[in-house]
Amino acid sequence: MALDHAILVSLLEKPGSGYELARRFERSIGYFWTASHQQIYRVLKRMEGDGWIDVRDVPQQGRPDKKEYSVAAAGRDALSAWLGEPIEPESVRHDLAVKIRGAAFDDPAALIGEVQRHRQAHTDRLAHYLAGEARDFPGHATAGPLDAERELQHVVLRGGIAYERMMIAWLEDVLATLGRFQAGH
Amino acid sequence: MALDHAILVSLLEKPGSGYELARRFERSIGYFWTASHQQIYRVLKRMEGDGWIDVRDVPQQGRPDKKEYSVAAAGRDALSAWLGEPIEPESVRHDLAVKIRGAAFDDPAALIGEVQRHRQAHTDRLAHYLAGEARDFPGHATAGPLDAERELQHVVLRGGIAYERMMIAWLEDVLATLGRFQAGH
DNA sequence: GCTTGCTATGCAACGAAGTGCATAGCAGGA
DNA sequence: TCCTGCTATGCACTTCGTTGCATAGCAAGC
Repeated sequence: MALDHAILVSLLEKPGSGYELARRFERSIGYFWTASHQQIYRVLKRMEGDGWIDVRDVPQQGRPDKKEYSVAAAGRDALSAWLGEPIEPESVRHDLAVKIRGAAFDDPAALIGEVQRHRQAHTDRLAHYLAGEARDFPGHATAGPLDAERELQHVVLRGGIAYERMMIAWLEDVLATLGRFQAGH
Repeated sequence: MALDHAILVSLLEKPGSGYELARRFERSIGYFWTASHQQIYRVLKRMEGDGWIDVRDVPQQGRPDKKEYSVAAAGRDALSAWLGEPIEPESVRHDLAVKIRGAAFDDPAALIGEVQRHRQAHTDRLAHYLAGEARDFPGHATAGPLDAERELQHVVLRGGIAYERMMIAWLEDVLATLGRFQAGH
């Protein structure tokens, strides 16, 4: 159950409301951890009850009021404890790989369109990452003091970039393989 | 809900019992889709009830009897229908990325051991994949007719290999980044 | 005035998935 | 003989995630 911890990290990076967290989970954090707003509100409520986070009512003009959450001492401790625990298996779920192996028992060429869509999605996401990197991490070798938050965000982003590049290359490989089964061969 | 379809694909590749499927989910298939034996038995029971798969009691000597499942016509149709549906988001869950960003608010260097463990696990898995490739797909350019099942299994395996290589390279990057925060700097 | 759309929060129900536990046959060794 | 360990199957409980729905404030346009 790392959604708790993903939310804690996000709130440490910047306090915010459930709604704002939901937006973040569509963007930056969402690229390595997904969550719906219903899930987020539920977890926020539980963590508030457990004293992991504090709430502050923030009146706004021109829009409904919001509840701004920030991490309490107990929440920091919980995060710290979790960071110390080993995590293991990285349970993987690649629907597309199941489909590709399944296509052997159907029409392999029928998957081409689907794979192309995925390649496009990964190409788009890569472009998005690279734009974010250029915007948030310009001037690669900064002379200033080490900023852990920034450096660690950057290395995670580089992981996302490496992942997308790998996927695009692999999907090209898949397309070439599927192409060999097209009508006429 | 692709566990159904992952099981169907596995049973099409080779009929087997729940226990055998559970073993496969620890090996080949398990590298892109994980499932416990409890899950597998539950889904088998449901699919049997829906007429997607057939059962055959197989007495064995020296060990308990088993139920061998194979895919029925309705199961093939269900798989075929699923193959035709677009799938989308590939919801990602990278615990380690959460930990890395969280480490900014704790001791970044404390994560080094954990990241090394992960690097080792990915290195082992890569070696396992490469051994499997050498065993099951020797003589890369076979002159024979196109074997869809074999070719598609191979391209999925190549995806696994690419993934592990990418992860190992990224984890090296992470270690280098974490190292800059060690005591003394 | 009405509708659309964004911000903002939440409940209820269901299905998927994970954890723990139970049973049973049989082999092999202490 | 008892214990360990592998094959083989399964139930019960709980947690997590998804889907559908509901409410409410306010702005902007028709």
